[in-house]
Amino acid sequence: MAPQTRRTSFPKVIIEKDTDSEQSSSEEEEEEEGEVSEGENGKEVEETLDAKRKGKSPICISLKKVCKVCKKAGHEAGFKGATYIDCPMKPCFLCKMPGHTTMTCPHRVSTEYGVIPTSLRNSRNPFAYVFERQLGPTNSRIKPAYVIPDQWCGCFMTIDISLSLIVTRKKKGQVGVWDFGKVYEKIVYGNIHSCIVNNMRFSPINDGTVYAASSDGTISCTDLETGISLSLMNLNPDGWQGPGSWRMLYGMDLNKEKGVVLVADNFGYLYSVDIRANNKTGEAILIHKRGSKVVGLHCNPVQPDLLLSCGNDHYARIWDMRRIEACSSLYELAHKRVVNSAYFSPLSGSKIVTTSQDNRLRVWDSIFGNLDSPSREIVHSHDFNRHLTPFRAEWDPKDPSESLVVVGRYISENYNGAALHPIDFIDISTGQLVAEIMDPNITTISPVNKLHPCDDVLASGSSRSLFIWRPKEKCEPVEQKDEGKIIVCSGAGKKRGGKFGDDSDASDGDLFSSKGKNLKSKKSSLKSYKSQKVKR
DNA sequence: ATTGGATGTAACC
DNA sequence: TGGTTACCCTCCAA
Repeated sequence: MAPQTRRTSFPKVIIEKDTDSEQSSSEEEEEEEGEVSEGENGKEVEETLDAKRKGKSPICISLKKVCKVCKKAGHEAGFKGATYIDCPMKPCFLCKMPGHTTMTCPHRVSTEYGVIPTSLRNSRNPFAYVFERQLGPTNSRIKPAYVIPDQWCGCFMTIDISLSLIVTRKKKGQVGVWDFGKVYEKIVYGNIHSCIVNNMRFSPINDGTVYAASSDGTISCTDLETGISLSLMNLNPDGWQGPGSWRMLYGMDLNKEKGVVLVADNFGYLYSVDIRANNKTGEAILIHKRGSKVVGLHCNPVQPDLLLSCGNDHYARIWDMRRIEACSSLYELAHKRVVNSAYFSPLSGSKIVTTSQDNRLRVWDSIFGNLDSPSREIVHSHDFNRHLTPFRAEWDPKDPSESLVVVGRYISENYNGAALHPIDFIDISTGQLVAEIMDPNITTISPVNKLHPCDDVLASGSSRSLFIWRPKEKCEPVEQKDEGKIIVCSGAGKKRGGKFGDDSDASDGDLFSSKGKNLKSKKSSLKSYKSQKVKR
């Protein structure tokens, strides 16, 4: 018969089964069936088929249960519901040290394994702690002039918040203007940049003006009311000549005293543009390893001559603007991996906090002290995968002790079966987690967060949305003083040749007030991505 | 409705 | 050194 003829002419098929521990627990049974045909998910299907040697050598298909991560048998790693099981063969995902997993990591920030769970956890709105702290006795001190709200500015990758405005970016290139009091009305400006915006700052002089640095190699200055935008500099006047020459702007800050915009590109160079003359001043200066991205710039709030930069070469550097040239940094702050952000403290300007991809916040207590090594390293999960905007720890501008920092958390917490990513408030003087914010409706990661300069508001940019958080007691009355406040959603991000600069996460347009009624009318959209998450 | 590709960094070889 | 691959929670256009 035909079947027999064929059998003899093809190699024998051997199926290796998992003998030791195939007893699947009941909850993963449905997966078992489906996965036999797939190679990657937990079982390895291994075929040794040598087509040329017809017939004799057997085909071996192994159905042994192996770890998805290390491909070894005997254990499994990956998500089980909302909990991720680490591969014991890998270093701890959180602190990167071998010998234990995230679940048993001494730095684990969670109720069960927590390092230093706040006593206030779950008992009160975390905001109560955070904002109470600002209202405490020490807060009655008069704040230094340079942080009075009118003059405050500051920004971060995708969000900037001023007295009345928040700006965020989106990779597609829209700029949306939001009114705090009428959160559903949004004006969108879409043609300011042709690529994603990597940094934004409100003008220190005019609240309604925003500067932005983009992967299209330009700096824009936009009037948010009219949407009229000015291009201050273009590093790619000849257009796309290939990835080797296309320059993208990442780090940016404004230096009010000097009247310049400072920007840095993906090749390690710093540029300075005179705001009034709209001219590039001087030559580009190599401030980080040649060819490496400079992701952050920050001018010292007290001493305008001091500049802090950080980048992909694993360094943050402090510069004296009066004599800045390649290799002339005052200090080099070494990190183990890429430095996502580096900020001087907002009031005294004498502390530094950096966020690095080695899952550590680093704190230097005084720039006047020994800077050879950080005063403190705080393990915190903000390692990111390639599709996320890098996390950045941000100072609380209202904390006179300059010890409170807000930063999103990457690894999730199992919250009634849903994986939620809290936003952490950390006391950088002790490393203590003093508050964490999460909401079962918000299942996305929030890599970007910014506290309002004087109000009890946290703007939080997640992969899809901008959320506005307030303390509960402030949510009930719709305060008249909110009238006229604007939230702006901006950004850019048309890809060019698919070659560069398109962070796939960017905070974008949907805004949710924590007021219930506002949430309601957005419920459908909330639901849609909630379900998206849950089904994982 | 589902899915593949873009995307960045680092660790391999 | 370059090439390849892996990656823990995207997103979006095909």
